[in-house]
Amino acid sequence: MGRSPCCDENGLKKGPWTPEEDQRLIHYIEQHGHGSWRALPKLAGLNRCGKSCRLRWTNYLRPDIKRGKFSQEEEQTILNLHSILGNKWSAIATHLPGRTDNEIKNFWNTHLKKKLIQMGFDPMTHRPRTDLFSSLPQLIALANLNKELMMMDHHHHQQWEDHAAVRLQAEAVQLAKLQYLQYIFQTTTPTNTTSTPPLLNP
DNA sequence: AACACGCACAACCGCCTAGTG
DNA sequence: ACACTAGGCGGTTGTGCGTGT
Repeated sequence: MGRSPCCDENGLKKGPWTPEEDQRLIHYIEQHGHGSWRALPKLAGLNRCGKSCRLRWTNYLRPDIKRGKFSQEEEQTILNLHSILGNKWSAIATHLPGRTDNEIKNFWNTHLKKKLIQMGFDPMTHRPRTDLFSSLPQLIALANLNKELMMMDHHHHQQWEDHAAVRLQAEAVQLAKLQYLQYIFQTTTPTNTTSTPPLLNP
């Protein structure tokens, strides 16, 4: 329960990393591996706390990190997984090779969250808004999610053993179906031309 | 050209949890 | 069983950059 004392130590550098610090960290880890993060800064000659080193390495310096814009597929995956897992960024990141939880979290907060709000989603609960038109894109997304998860079951079956997640998924799909049917029956004149739901797959 | 504003993202903070003695 | 620690995670903040006025 105790707080890691490394962050409380005074005299350790904070803020942006310099190229020289990056080089030191990369060089050390390439030579020795990271081992104990707490011990690493001293061994590598860095005036940083271990936590800072770990973060810098895992979020930025790691050689297998994929940088650049998120693809449509990645965006779709994030949306779908978030609707099931919520803000479990590290869990979501395991499905996106080369992407870090921090990167996904940032992408969500700066892009996807706004996008969902615009489309009539509540980004936190993934519940549709009360008015049906604004919720339609979400219903379609949920139906989509069902499709995607069915595919995932083939490829990543072992990753979906969490029964709660599976149950949530089933419930979400049920809800989507019910509400979508409700929409179909209640609507006579489809007038919502403001936006084409980007989540709609062919 | 100068300033204000908003956005994107790197980095930090503090809490939680698994592991160990 | 308990105390303690390191590492991991999610939320939040700070900063640099681009764009609009």
